[in-house]
Amino acid sequence: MSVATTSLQSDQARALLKALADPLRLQVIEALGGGERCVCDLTADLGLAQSKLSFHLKVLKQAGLLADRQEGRWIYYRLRPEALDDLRGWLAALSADCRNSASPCP
Amino acid sequence: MSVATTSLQSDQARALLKALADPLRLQVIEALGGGERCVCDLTADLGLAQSKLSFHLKVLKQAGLLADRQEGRWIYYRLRPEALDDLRGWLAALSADCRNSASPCP
DNA sequence: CCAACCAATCAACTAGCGTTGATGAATCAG
DNA sequence: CTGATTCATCAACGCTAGTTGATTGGTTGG
Repeated sequence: MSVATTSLQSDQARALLKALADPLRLQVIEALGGGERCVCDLTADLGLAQSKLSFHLKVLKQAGLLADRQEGRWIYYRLRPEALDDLRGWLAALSADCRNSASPCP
Repeated sequence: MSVATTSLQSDQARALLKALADPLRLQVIEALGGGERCVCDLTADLGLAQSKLSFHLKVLKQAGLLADRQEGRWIYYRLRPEALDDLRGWLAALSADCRNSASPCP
């Protein structure tokens, strides 16, 4: 099973795409691509206002792309690879059957 | 060559994601998932105003997700599976190295 | 406790994106 | 040529999403 066999619903795919379709959020995603990070590190590395980063982390988390964990006063965020894999499966299903020719209009 | 071995640049991935992150455009993409269609068919099937559909087709085309072809006064649009495959490759690269634990903050 | 720190939340503001209706360009039929 | 059809483009509008700065909540150290 390992590989994503069940494709996402359109709505779920759309939620993931919408969450990813922002330059700052992509920076966050790529920063977390290397592993788990705490918020204070992310603000420093990306040079963002704290409230701004917090807003985008919330969006990404609600979309299911991130998971977080608290340790003392620090909060660590990490990527959820399952979400990315689900989206990949959805894209794969799309590109499967698009080679058909059109039924002529006239 | 055929399969996407080289991952996308962030900007290119972002352009694709942004183009996909709209409910109407996703409907268009999914309608074209079954094969090539002409604009008049799409407007009818999706129940959209003509200018609205035209706007979104333009966005999708500029992002590289669609290709079009003219035949008489009809214009047929089709999905470009390469674009979807590129995006899949980019997602795959992301989920590869995100299992690292954080470097503790304090 | 109290002060310092980290992060989330809130309200007010702004700007970009999509929508709408009308106009324009191109093709074809008669 | 003329009128009809198909699609693209345009300007004006409205709304949602992101930004900003301040405040609140929660945790730790002194």
